[in-house]
Amino acid sequence: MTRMHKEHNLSKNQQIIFDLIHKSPEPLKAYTILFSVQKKGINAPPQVYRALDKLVEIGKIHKIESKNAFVSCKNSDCEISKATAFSICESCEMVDEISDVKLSKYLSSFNYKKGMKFKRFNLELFGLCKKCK
Amino acid sequence: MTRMHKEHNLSKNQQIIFDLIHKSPEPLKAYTILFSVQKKGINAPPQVYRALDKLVEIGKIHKIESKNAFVSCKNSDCEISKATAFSICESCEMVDEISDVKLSKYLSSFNYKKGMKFKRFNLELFGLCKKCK
DNA sequence: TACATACTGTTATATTATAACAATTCTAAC
DNA sequence: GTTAGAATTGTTATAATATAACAGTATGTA
Repeated sequence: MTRMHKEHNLSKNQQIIFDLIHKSPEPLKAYTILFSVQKKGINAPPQVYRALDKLVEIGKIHKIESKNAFVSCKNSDCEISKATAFSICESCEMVDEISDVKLSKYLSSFNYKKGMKFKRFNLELFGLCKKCK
Repeated sequence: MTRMHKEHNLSKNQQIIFDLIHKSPEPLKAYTILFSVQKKGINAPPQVYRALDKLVEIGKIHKIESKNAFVSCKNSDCEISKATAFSICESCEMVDEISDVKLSKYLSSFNYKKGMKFKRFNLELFGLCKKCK
């Protein structure tokens, strides 16, 4: 009877965890998420990691590798999840996804020594944001 | 006589761990390193992580964030350790540091919404290497 | 010498992530 | 509707990655 949520095709746990990440102003870590959703019946790490894995796979969220944290994709059901770029403030830890078509095209078409063709990239740019400058 | 860069004389543990990473054809993980150097008297994680932190700081090695592993810098005492790019094979896990002046300049001068000036970036490009294609 | 700084050694613990297995629910074909 | 495969869930245990805290040792330099 439990219908999938209408908004997206997410399962119950996936929806709970996506909602949490989506409304967070900052990247969330797996165990922060776990702690937050225990009142909703998600009790163990594998439940969180499985949902995170799936959400990353379908492009609803991205992992910020340098932080081991997750942000929701801001590019409408991310069609470019294989080409991600983030702006990261070294002071306040704010993370912002960069949607720059030129940048994306430049990197997607980047050929290294003609020896390798790239299918995917992740770029993390660090600096100080407006507020922290 | 003014020197561009301070020559860093590595300490004993730093040298042991750098040598190991430097001669490795592939990225090494912290605990792989730990097990390898136990015969040389390095017994505990903090000793490894401290050396790794320092080597990263001075640009002798880089961390591959998507792998939690370390490679030695191939750009002679890395002058561009704040501007790193890596080519990563998704099949054989081979990692190669990319030294591309145009790419480096392009990304270093990249301005996002004019709101943030970047001091550092890390780019990881994924695909299949020659051998694995 | 004396002082500051960096490095080392050590124990314990925190944080991040996965293995393994059983049960349930969803979906699509019949 | 039945049913079988796939996906998801719940659970316990453990692996893998990383740091805190503190005491001692070496090294540079004034």
